[in-house]
Amino acid sequence: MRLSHLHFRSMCAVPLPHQRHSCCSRVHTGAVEDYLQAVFALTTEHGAATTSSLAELLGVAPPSVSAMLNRLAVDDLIARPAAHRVELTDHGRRHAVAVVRRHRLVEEFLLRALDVPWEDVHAEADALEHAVSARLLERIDTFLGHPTRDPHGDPIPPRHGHHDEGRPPPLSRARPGAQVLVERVSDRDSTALRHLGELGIRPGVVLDVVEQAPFGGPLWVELEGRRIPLGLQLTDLVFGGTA
Amino acid sequence: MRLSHLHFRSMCAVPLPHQRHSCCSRVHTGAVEDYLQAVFALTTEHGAATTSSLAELLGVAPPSVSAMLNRLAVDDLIARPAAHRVELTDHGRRHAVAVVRRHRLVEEFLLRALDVPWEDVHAEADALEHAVSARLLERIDTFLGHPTRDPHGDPIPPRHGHHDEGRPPPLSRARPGAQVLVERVSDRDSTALRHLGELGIRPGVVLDVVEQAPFGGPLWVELEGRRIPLGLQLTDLVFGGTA
DNA sequence: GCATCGCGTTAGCCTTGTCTCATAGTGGCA
DNA sequence: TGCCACTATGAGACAAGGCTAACGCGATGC
Repeated sequence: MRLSHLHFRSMCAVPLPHQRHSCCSRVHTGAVEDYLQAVFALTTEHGAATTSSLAELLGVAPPSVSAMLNRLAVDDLIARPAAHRVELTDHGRRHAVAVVRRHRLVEEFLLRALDVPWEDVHAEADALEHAVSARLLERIDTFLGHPTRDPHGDPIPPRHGHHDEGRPPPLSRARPGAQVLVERVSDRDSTALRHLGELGIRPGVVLDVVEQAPFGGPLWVELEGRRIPLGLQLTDLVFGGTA
Repeated sequence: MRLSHLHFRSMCAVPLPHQRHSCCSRVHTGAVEDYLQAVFALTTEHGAATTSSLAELLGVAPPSVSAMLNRLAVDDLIARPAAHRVELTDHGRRHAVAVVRRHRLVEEFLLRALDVPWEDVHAEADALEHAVSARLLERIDTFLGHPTRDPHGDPIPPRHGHHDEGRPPPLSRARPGAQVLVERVSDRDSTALRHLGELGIRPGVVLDVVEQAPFGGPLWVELEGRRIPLGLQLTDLVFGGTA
């Protein structure tokens, strides 16, 4: 077989990321997508992202964030309306939401199709999300029946149109006597997630808040007859409204 | 929610490739895996790989290949037993076979789980294969029931133990009168693959070789009563033994 | 009013992986 | 024997994405 008979460009093991959008001159690498996702997460959670919070979230040094933010600003993906403040532009938000959609659909797919444990889907999706083509993503979406929530209860942005990331308050804000419908559980800490899963605390369950122990003590909740003490590190990861 | 409560290292969108093996000091990036896979393919197909054949196959310039081969040689992944000759060491072959296993399992998964068209699975798998963890790969393998062939008929290396890549001769070598059981179809050219798929020429079918037209003309084969002319660019991509 | 501390940035460097351009070896053929 | 074509590599550059060390600067405390 002569090699020259083949269309090598079409087969070569391409190191380039997928071309996602025609609107951007520069191709978005995995790192760029990670930064956009992180800015999106921090701005929706805290109203704003900062260099240091991005560095901590992404596990890189602050100067690396500075350098990347400069590049993202040149590409009109982020804006810096004030010192110590990073925001997505409309353009950047569109790209970030697309990455979030990919991440959450992949998470849901891993759980439903391959039975990957609840606490592991996030890490696997973090690696896979940059390698999933638009074509493949729509197959996944169709396979799953166009889900609206990922395994942690996070809303999956629609392919087109507005996405509302709105999140109910954390369980740590709940007062004794309240009934809380768990809507979302943060996927950031896999060991905490595993623990919550073992306790049965997942999106959709209803918790009775029984008692807040004083001096930073646990929040006691009741679930299916069991009384469970939850420390602040857990109640900060669970979000829900009154049932 | 205070960020410092979380285990950031466990959640950060890791740009590093998965740590595959403890045996290597250097982590294998996607590019390294692509080169190993390419050397494996060329050595099994032609007995040896060369700088230029690797460059053509991978779609990069020859000096890029030279540089990478030096690095691979330092890591004892390849050997250069003679000029114009690149071979995998035992160590390099183990790694290459692991990459091939990942690629082919992902291909089979995409076809079976998501119904990705035959001619597209290769390109999608090329992007995904570097992002699939060992843990996820074994889930995929289990889900598929430990398949031994990918959608193109290529053998899937076992997790442990010997892998034999042996390939039957191409259809271009077949003589009129022969009955050929199609075993494998090269996945390199997606348009040719699509065409072959539309003709019904897939692993498992039996072709009657009718006539070889002279002067580089087509090979006429018969499949399910249809007489089909196949040019050299197609008959070089189909492999099988006498039925 | 001044020292300090936290935050962000600049400066300078490294690795990976690519490129182009120029050079060197090597084998075939007139 | 000499030339040509092919193959491989060296040299140098660049972009991406990291790092550390050092500096500037604003808020805060004394």
